[in-house]
Amino acid sequence: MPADTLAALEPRKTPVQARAAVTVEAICEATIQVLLSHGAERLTTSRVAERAGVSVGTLYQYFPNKQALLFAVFEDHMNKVAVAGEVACERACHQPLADMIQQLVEAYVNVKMDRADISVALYKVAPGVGGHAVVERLGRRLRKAIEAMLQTATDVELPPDKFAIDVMMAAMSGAMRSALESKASPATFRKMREHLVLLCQSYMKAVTTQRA
Amino acid sequence: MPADTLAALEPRKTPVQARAAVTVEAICEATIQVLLSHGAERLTTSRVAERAGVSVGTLYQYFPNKQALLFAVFEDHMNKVAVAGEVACERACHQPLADMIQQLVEAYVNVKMDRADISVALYKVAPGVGGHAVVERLGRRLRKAIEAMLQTATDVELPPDKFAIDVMMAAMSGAMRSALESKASPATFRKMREHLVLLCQSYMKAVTTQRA
Amino acid sequence: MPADTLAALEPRKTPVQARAAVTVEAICEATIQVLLSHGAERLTTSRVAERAGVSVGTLYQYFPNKQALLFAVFEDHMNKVAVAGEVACERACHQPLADMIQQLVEAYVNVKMDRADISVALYKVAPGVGGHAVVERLGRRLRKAIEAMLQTATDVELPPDKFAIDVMMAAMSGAMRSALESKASPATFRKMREHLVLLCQSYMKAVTTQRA
Amino acid sequence: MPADTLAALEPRKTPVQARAAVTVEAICEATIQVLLSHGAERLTTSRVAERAGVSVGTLYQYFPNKQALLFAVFEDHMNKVAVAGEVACERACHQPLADMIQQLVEAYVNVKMDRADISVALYKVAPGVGGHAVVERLGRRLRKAIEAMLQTATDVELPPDKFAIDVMMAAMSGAMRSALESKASPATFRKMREHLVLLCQSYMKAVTTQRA
DNA sequence: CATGAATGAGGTTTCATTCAT
DNA sequence: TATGAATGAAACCTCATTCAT
Repeated sequence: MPADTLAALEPRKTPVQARAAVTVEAICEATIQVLLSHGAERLTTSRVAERAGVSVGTLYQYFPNKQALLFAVFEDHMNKVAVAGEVACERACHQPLADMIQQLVEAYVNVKMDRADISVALYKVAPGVGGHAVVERLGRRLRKAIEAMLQTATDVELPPDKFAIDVMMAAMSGAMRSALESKASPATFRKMREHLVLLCQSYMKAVTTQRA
Repeated sequence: MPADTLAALEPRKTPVQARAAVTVEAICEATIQVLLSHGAERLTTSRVAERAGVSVGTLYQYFPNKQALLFAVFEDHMNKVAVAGEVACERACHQPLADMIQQLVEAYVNVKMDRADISVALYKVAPGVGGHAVVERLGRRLRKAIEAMLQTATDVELPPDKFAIDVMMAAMSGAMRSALESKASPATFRKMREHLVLLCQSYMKAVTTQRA
Repeated sequence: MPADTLAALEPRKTPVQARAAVTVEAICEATIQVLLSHGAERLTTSRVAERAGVSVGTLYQYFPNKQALLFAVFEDHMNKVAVAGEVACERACHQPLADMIQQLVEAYVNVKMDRADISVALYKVAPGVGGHAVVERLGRRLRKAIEAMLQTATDVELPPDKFAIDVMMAAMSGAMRSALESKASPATFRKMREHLVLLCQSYMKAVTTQRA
Repeated sequence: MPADTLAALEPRKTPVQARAAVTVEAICEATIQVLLSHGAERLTTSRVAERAGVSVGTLYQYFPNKQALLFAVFEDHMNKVAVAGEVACERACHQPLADMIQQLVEAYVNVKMDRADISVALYKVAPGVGGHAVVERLGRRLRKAIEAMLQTATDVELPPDKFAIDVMMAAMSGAMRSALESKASPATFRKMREHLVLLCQSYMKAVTTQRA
C-alpha cells in the first residue's frame, strides 16, 4: 500500500478529551459487533454509528472514512496479538530452543483462540483495508522479538535467520486461520496447539541443524 | 455454508450449444482479467461482460449473480491446485517419506507461483464468496490423496493421521499466501520452497517418530 | 384503449394447422399456471414458454408481445363468463322478473366460483392489459342479453333501462370480486349468492316500480 | 398477506425534523403526480424523486422500496375514503334507514368522484401492493361505523348483519369502480349516485324485511 | 461538537424481444 | 418452423460521505 494511502487511514483527530476517547472506543466496539452480527458486506457506517449510539456525523469526526475505521479496528487486534507474542518472547529468554518455541506458539494460539470470532470477522475485512500492510508491519515487530529471544537460547549457537522466522510465523498463522475459519472446537484447538508446537520446534531445529 | 447459499451459487444453465460454452469460458477468463487489472472492489459485472465481449444479460444467463461468478472462478482455480497436488501424490508413491513430502510441497509451491497474481486476486474475493467452504472441500480431497500416498511410504510404519496432514497443509498454504501477498521475488519463492520442504519434512518426521 | 393498441394485441397468426392450435392452447394454459404459481409480477415470457414446453421464440410466433398473451387469456376467461350469462338469460326468458334475476345471478356467481383462482389471478393482470376495455365490451354483450331477457318478463311492463342493468352488473361483479379476493369459503359463496340474488332482485324491482 | 410482507412495507423511518416531514409529503404528492401523468407502469422511483425535487436516496430513506411507497399512498387514499364514510355515519345517526343509506352512499360517491383520477390510478397499483389487505382493513373499519349507525335507525328493529353490510359496501365500490374506470361524466356520476342510493336502500330494506 | 437529512454515482439484476442457426 | 443464445435499456436500491442546523 502506497504511503499516501496509509496517511488517509490515520485517525482524523487524536482524542484529547476523555469523552472523545469513550466515543472512539464505542465506535470500534460497535464495528466488531456489527461485523459479527451482520458480516463484512453488511457493515455500513450508519449501522456502526447506530450500534455505537452516535450519529454518522460523529463517526466521521473521528475517522476520515470507512476504511480508516476498519483499519483501526484491525490494527488494534493485530497489535494485541503482537504484544502477546512479545511478552511471551520476553519471558522465554535464556531457555532451551524447544521451550522458547513452545511458549511462543502457545501464547499465539491462546490469544487467537480467545478472540476467535473477532479474528474470523477480521479475516473478511483485511483484504479491503490493506490488511497485508498491517500484517507485515506487526510481523516485523514480532520477528524482531523472536530474533532477540532466540539469541539467548541456551542450546543454540547460530540461531535461525529472519527468513526462517518469517516462514514459521506464516505457517503458524496460516494453520490458525484455517482452524478459526472452520469454527474448530476447544478440544481441536488444544490439539492444534500441541501440533503447532511440534511443527515449529522441529522446523526450528531442522533449520539450526542444517546450518551447522 | 447453508445449503441454499450453495444453491444460489450454482451456475444457472449448462450451455447446450457450442457457442454458449465459448461464451462461458470468455466470461470466466474476463473475470480474472478484470480482477487483475481493476482489483476485487472495482470488479463489476458490467465490466466483466464488456471485457468478455458480451452483454451483461448474457453473463446473467450463466451465472445467477456476481457471487456465483466469482465462486466459479475461485473454485476452478482451487481445483487446479488440488489436481496438481493429487498428481504429485500419485507420482510420489512408494518412496521414502522425505522424498514424498518434497515432491508434494514443490508441486504445491510451483502451481501457486505459476499463478501468483491470480492467487493474490482470489484471496481478496474468497471471503465474500464462501471461499472457505471450497477450501475445505478441496482440502479434504487433497488430504485423501496425501493419506493414500503416505500409506505407501517405504520407510514409515504408521503414517501421520488426518489431523497432522491438515495441519501441514494449512501451514503450507498459509506460508505461501504470505509470500504471494508480499509479491515475493522468484528467488524468494525458490528459497521458500526449500524451507517449506524442510518444514513439512521435519514436522511429518516428528509426528511419525513421536507416535512410535 | 385506442384502436391501434387493440390491433397490436391481436394474435399474430391464426392457427390454421392443428399443431399450432395445440401449441397456442398449451401456452395459454401455461400462462394461467404461471400466474397461479408465481403471481403476476413473476410472470415472464420465458417462464410461460418453459411451462408450456416450447421455446420463447415459439411463443413469439403466436403472440406479438407479452401484453397480447395476457390479453388473450383474459379475454378468453371473460368470454366464458359472458357466455354463461347469455345462456342463463336465454333459459330464463318468459318468467317473472325475480326468477330471471335469480337465474342470472346464480349463473354468474357459479361460473366465477368455479374459476375462483383464475379470476383472482386475472384481476392482477387486467390493469396492465387494458382489461377495462374487454370488460366493457363483454359487459355490453351481456347487457344486451339481459335486456332481451327482461323484455320477456311476464310481470313487468317497462323493464329497467341500460343504465340500471349496468349498475346491477357492476355491483354484482364488484361484490364477487371482493369475495374472490378474500378467498371466501364455499359456504360464504353460497350465502353470497343468496344475498346477491336478493340485492339484484330488490334493485330491479325498485327501479321498475319507481318508474311507474 | 403474510406478516413479513407487511413489515417490508412499513415506512423506514419517522421524520423527526420538520424538514423531513415536508420531504415525505412531497414524495407522496409526487407519487400521485407521476401516477397521473405517466401511469402505473411508467412510475419509477427516480421519476418520483425527481418530481418531488429530491434525490432517489432521500426517497429510500423513508420508504424501504417502491412497493412501500405505493402502499403508503394507497393507504392514505383509502383512509380518506373511510373517514368520509365514518363522518357520514356519525351525522346520519338517529334517522330512518333510508335516509341513513342515502347519506352514506352520497358521501362515498362524492369522495370518490372528487378524487376520480387518483382513484383510477390507484386501482392499477393496488394489486401489486397488497391492496386487498388495506381494502379489507378499512372495510372492517367502515363496516363498524355503519353497524353503529344502523343500530340507531328510528324505523328498524333488527338491523342488517355484518355480512349484508359487507355485500352492500362491495357492491357500492364495485359499481363506483366501474364508473370511474369508464371515465364517466359528472352527469353520469350524479345519476349513478341516485341509482346506488336506490340499490342500497332496497337491498337493506329487503334484508331487514326478510328477517322479520 | 453533534446531528441526521440529503446526496447521487454506481452497482446489480431482470426480462421483453430479436435473430442466426 | 423451432430454438435458445444474446441483447441492452432500464429498473431498483445502497451507502459512503457531506453539511446546514
